Amino acid sequence: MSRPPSPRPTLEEVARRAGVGRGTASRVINGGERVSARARQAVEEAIAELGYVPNSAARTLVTRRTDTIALVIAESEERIFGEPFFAGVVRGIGTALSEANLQLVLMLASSGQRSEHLDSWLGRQHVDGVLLLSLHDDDTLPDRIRARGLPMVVGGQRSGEERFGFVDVDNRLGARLAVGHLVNRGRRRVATVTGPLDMVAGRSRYEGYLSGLEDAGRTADPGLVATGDFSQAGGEAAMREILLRRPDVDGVFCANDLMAAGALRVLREAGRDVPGEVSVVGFDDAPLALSTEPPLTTVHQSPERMGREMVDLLLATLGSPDEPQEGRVLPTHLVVRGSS
Amino acid sequence: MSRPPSPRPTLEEVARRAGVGRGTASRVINGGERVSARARQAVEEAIAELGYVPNSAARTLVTRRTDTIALVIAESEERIFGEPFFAGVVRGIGTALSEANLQLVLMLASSGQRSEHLDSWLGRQHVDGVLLLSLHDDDTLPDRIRARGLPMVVGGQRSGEERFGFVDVDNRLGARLAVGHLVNRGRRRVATVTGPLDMVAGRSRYEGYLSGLEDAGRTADPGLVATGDFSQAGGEAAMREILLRRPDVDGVFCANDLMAAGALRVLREAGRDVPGEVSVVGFDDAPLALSTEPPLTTVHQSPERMGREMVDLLLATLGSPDEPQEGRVLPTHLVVRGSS
DNA sequence: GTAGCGCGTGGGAACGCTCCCACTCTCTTC
DNA sequence: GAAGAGAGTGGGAGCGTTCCCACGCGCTAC
Repeated sequence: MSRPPSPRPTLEEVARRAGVGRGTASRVINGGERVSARARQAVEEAIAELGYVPNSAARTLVTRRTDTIALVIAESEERIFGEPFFAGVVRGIGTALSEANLQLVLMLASSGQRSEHLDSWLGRQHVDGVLLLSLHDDDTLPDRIRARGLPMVVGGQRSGEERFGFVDVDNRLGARLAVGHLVNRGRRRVATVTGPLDMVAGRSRYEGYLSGLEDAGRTADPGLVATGDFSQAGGEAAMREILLRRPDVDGVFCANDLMAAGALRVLREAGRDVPGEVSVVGFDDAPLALSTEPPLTTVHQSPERMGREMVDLLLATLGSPDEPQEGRVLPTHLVVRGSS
Repeated sequence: MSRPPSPRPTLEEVARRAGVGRGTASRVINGGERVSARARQAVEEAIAELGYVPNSAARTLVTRRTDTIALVIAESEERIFGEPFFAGVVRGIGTALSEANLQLVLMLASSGQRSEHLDSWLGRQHVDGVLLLSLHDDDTLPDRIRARGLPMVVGGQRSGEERFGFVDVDNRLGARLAVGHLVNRGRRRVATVTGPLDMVAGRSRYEGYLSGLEDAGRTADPGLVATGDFSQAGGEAAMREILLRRPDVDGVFCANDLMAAGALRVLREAGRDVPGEVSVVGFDDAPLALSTEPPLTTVHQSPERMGREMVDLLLATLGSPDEPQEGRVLPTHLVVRGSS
């Protein structure tokens, strides 16, 4: 029941039991080149009998690798666990890392209080690299990680000065496509419910909205712009505001699907027919977009793919640390459904 | 730019620069008992100048501690990132661990494919203990972790045979209170929308429903029971089913708030007045309960508290590994709002 | 003046692994 | 039959810590 009878077996004991040297046992465990079939079998049996598990601290001490990658999400628990977006990214990352035989650890950098902890933990070479999912502008975390000399890839944020490797979705183009679609549907007064403008996703989708209008030779009307916070309640409030200011609105581009769902609800309550009188377009192509009434026309993006690309880029960085950091921008496309 | 100029400084170098021995430098870093003020200052300066960071692999190798705790969540990414419940638990755990100067790493045990990976990673003494959030019955993960000899606390699941330490909410009593409340309100035909019955939370809330009826001297009517999956859509479907089978239903206990929100929606569509004709009670007291129409009467539980208790129990286990494992059951209470 | 105490200190040993070099043996080649 | 190549092997060195023991020093107590 207690410890004494079974102090974890060491490689030395495995070797002794198998009747070989430590070196040979080690070779069997790692890849197993240049080992006779006989020795290999003896070692494998000894491992099984003793229930041997390599001590990774000892291994890391000499190899300087940990075979572990951290995913740091710099958001509040509430947002992390409220956004299906993260689920997709995490799944993509998890799959890709597991194919590369790397272990994922997820760290939340929510409260400021814990951030020094996180910092120093990352600094102690617990991980070989960091994937960062940060959507706010003012965050100094990327620079702090960088300063530790850890390979890193940032997701969901295009680094202006290309300081880091990054993977991002083409938010601008996506939004522009959405607005173009509304214009093509003959909508004259196209409003937008934006996301928070201190997040890259919020800002660049708004910029896309502006350039979409520009494409059509129009200029933005401030009365048709309301700021939301990516939540359904925020979308409802913003939609109400727009209806109040410009009751003649006939098209709405919402910066995500959740806000679009809120907008649909408010429009219905206000007695507007969608898509008869007003067209609504969202962004994300979240599962939710299929269950709204009517189903939501939206800009498709793939969080899962984003996760995979982040891993891919990080692995490339690990392979050749001195290459300059690349950036990847993933495509988006419009999915037309009943709301437009 | 590249590595050569700054290979991480070691403790040895810090000591040399401070003009002290390795032992003294080590003492300064850990707690710092029995060190003269002069030596301490010299060491601290050297650390700052060199930017020294202790190598945790080397430290772990000798201390056999990692100061890291894993939280394993055995659910699909979709559920994890869809349930606000997890957000609360993670926040509670995060806060409590950070107070104890321990680092949290989160691991998702979603797809079966990755589970061996997870297993062996945990076995390699990367962490000192494991917190497990598992809501399914058939999971062998607890036993596998146990077999590795890792201290562990399970949350959200009462281990029948008390094999593991656990922390759980008193689901049964909570549900019983809810049903008692409906009975007291004069409801004669009290239905329930259950959660999945292969999850402890789903099953014990259903059992609580049954004993609530028993308290009132009634027996359950199978026509008044429908099974949901803890999602809003599932709640809607189950409610429709009940309305179809028993149009005279006048009270509904839903096993969580999300399903209750779905039930409310269906009842409204069916033209039933809540709480005039039908009373509805949920479970969780999630933020959502405040924003339904009418606001939801519900059984309050605190995921954050559950997280904190899990940590507390794990720390106790780490302190005295040979004590038998305790279990803790957290209280719940009813919050009466407009829906009943 | 000597014995004793305890604080502050330095450095050897050990943690469990991988890397690498040196060694043996077998087989080929001229 | 001698020389060379190469496969398979054993074990020393070293990774960067912490732990612990032994040592020196300045006190106090007799």
